[in-house]
Amino acid sequence: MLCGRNVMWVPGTDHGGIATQTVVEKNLLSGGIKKCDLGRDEFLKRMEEWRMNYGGTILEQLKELGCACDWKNTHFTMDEVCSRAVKEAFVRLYEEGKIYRGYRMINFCVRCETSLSDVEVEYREERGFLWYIKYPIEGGGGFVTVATTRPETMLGDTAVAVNPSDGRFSHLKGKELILPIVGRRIPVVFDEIVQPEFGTGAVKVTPAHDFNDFEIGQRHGLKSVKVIDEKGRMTAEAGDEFRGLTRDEARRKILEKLSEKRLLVKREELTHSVSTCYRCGEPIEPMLSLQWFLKMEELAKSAIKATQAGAIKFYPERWRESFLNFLNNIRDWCLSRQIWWGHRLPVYYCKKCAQNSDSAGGIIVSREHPEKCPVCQSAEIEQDKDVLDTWFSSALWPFEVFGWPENTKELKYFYPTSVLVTGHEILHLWVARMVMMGLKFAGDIPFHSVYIHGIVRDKHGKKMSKSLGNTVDPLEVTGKYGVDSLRFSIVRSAVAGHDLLISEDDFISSRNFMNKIWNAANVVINRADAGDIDIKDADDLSDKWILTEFSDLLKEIRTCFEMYDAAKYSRLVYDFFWNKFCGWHLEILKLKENSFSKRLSYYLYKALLLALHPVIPFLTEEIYGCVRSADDPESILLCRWPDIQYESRPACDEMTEVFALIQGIRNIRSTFHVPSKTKVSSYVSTDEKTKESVEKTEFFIKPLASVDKIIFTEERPPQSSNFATPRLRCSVPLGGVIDIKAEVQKLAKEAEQIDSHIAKLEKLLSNGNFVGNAGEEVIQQKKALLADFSQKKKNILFFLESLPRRQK
RNA sequence: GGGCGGUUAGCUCAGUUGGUUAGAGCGUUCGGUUCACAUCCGAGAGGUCAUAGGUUCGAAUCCUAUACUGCCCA
Repeated sequence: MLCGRNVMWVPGTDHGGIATQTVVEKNLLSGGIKKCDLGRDEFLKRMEEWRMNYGGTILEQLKELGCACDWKNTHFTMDEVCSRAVKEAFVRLYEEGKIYRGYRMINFCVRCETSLSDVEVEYREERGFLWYIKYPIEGGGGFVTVATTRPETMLGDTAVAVNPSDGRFSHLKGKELILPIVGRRIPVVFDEIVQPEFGTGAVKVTPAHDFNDFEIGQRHGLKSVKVIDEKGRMTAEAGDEFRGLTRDEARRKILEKLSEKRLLVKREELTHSVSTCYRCGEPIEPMLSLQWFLKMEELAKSAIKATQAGAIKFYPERWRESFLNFLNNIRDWCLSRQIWWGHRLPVYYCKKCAQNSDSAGGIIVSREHPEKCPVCQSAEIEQDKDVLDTWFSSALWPFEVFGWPENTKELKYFYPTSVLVTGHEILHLWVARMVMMGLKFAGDIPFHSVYIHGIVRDKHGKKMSKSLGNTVDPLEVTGKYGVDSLRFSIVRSAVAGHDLLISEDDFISSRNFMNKIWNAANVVINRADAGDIDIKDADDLSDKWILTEFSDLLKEIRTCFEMYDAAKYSRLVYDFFWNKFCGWHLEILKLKENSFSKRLSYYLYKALLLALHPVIPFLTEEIYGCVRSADDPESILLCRWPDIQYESRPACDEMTEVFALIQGIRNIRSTFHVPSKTKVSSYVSTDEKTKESVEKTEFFIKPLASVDKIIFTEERPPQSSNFATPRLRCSVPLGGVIDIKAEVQKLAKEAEQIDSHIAKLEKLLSNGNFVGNAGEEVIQQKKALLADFSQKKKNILFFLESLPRRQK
C-alpha cells in the first residue's frame, strides 16, 4: 500500500549448487564433454557462462510481472558481497568450535557424487523385494535367516542383530555366524532397535551403509566395512570378484551365488520408502564419510526461543509447528559438498603438518589464502576441494545483502526486515537457517513474518511438470492476456495455506475484469467531471450510499493487507468495482445532472484505481495517466493511498429498499418475458419514509426497471403480478398474461418459507436461556429480523387475500 | 508408525472471535443489438455444509470417533 513508508524489496538469486551444476554437466555431456576433461577452472568458466545466460531469467520474469524490486540492490549468492559474508561466517563459526570435520554417516548421492544434508533427502514409496538369506551358525548349529531389501550390502555386514526380548533367538547368545560368500565370522548382537515383527526378526548389520546399523555398530563396537564407493561402485573391500561392479550388478551376482549355495530362502514383494536425492531423484547411498559439519543445537535453541516468544509469526499459523518440530529434532548440518560450483570452503591443509600428525593436524581455516603454514611455515598448502552447501550462503541472505559484516547504513535501517514470502518446501532448508544465522550474526531475527504461499497447480490439482506437459509459461500468458490478468488470476486464488489451481478460464475471467476497468474509465471520462470535492457535501442518497460502501471497502482492504490476505483483498475490490461501482453507481450516474455527483464519480474512480493498483499495476497506471489532473503526482506510484472515511447507514438502508424495488420489478418482467422496450407501471404501497426514498430516486428507478410510472396506492390492480419486501408491496399489472393460480402458488410458497423462519425466531426469542445468555446486540438483531419477516408476511397475505379465490 | 491439513452448489473455492434467510467465480437455464463493456446486461435453477455422536438457548463454525483425501517427518 502506498502509505509513504520506506520499503526495500531485495531481488536476487542463489547459485543453486547441485542443481545448476547438474544442468551444465548434462549440457556438456550432450556434446561429449565430461567435466573432468575440462578441469575445475575451465568448468567453472562454463558455469559462469551459463549463469550469465540463464541466471537472470527469474529476475526478468519478476520485472515482466511488474514487481517493484530495488533492482540496484540485486544480489547473487556468489557475488563479492555475499562471498565475503560466507567466508566471514564460516571462519567465525569455526573459531568458536561450532564447525568441525569428522567421519560421520551421511547421505550421499552417487549420481551427483556429493554428500547431502538430511533436509536434502526425500522419501519415496517404492515397490521392491525383501530377500530372506540364511547365515550359517559357526560350528554347525544350523542357520539364522535374515531379511533385507539390499542384498548387495551384505558384503559389508559385520554382525546380525536381534531384539533381546525376542525369545526365538536366545539360543544365539555368544554365537558367531559365517557371512556367506565372504566367509567372515560375524557376531550376533542384541539390540533394542530391532523390530521383531520385521522379516524374521533378525537383521543384518552394515554399519558403513545404514544409519540404524551405524548406531548399532557404535553401541556394540562393530567394525565398519565400506563396500560401496562415492561413484556407486563396489570397493576393494567388497572382494575381488565384486570390485568395480555397480550396485545392481553386485546384487544380481550375489543373489545368483546365494541361490547356488541354497542360502536364498525366498523373496517377498514389499513396498518400502526409499530415500532419494531431492535434486536428481536417485536413491541415496548412506555412507561413512569425512565431511565438515556445523553444530546446530545451540543455534536452534535461540531460534526456538524467538519463535516461541512470538517474535516470528507464520501465515498460516500452523506452519509454526512444523518449523519448531524441525528445530527441536535438529541434527548437525553437513556443510561440505563434493562439487565444483559454489563457495569453496575457506579451509586449507598444510601437507607437512598433516603428515607429521593425526588427521586433525594441518588444518588452517582463514578468510584469506594463507601464504605459508602458521605452524611449520611450509608453503605447501592446499585448499579443500569441496564447496559449501548453497543453503549456507542463502542462510545469510537477510543481512549479507546489506553489506554484513560491515555495519552499513542499510543494515541498520532495514534489518530486521519485515516479511519473507516463500513456499513451505523450503521452510527448513532456508527459513529456519536464516533465522538461526540472523540471530547468530546480525543479533536479531531476520523478519517478523513468514508468509507461506501455495503451489500453483493445474486445474485438476496436478503439480505442473514438463513431463506431464501441463506447465503454464507465464510469458505466454502475459502475451495473450496481459500481465495484470496473470497477476490478478494468481493473487485472487492465493488463499494462504492452499495450493492454487489455475486454468485458462481464470485468465479469461481476469482479462474480462481488466476490460471492465478500462470501459468504466470511458464512462467516467465522458460523463463525470474532474474537480475538487468535499465528501461531507454529499447530499444525494445514492452518493451517500456509494461513499459509505467505499469507505467500508477501504477498511476491509486494510485488514486484508495486515493479515497478508491478498486473495480476499482481490475478491473485495473485484466485487465492489464490478457490482457496486459499475453495476449500480455508474448506471445511476448516467441518469444524473448533479455536478457534485459527477465530480464524486471521478474522484471515486481515481481512488479505486489506487485500490486496484497493488494487484493491477500496469492498467491502473495507464488509466491514471488519462484521468490525473495537473496537480496530481506524475505516476500512480507516487500517490497516497486513499483515505476516505464516511458513514451513512440510513442512506444504505434506504438504498436497500430501492434496490429491492428495482430487482423485484425486474424479476416480474423476466418471469413474464416482458421485452425491455415495453414499459410497465408499478403500484406501490409503503410507509411515508420509504415513499420519500422512492420519490427521491424515481429518476433512476424508472429507467433501470423499465417502468414508466410509479403510483403510490393501497389498491392492488387486477391482473397483476406482485412482490413484497418488509417495507413495501408492489404490483405490476400485466393484463391477460397473468396466471392467477401460479401467482397464488408463488406467493403461498414464499409465505410458507417465511413462516418457518418466523417460527424459528419466535421459538428462539421466547427461550429464556437465549434471552439470558446471548448478547444484547444479537437479541436486537433477531428481533429486528423477526419484525421484518412479520411485515413481509403481512404484505404477502394482503396479496393472497385480495387475489380471487379459485378453489380446485 | 508419528504429526499437520482438507472434505460447503456440476467444478474451483470464500465463510474473521459459535448468532447472516450459507456466499462468489466458472459452468448451466431463460431473456436481452437502450449510445462503457456480448471480454457485456438482466433474471433464475442448483447445497440435509463428508458421516455418526456430543457440548450449547443456538454449530458449516467447538469437542470426540469414523470414512475418504492431501502433505510433512521417521
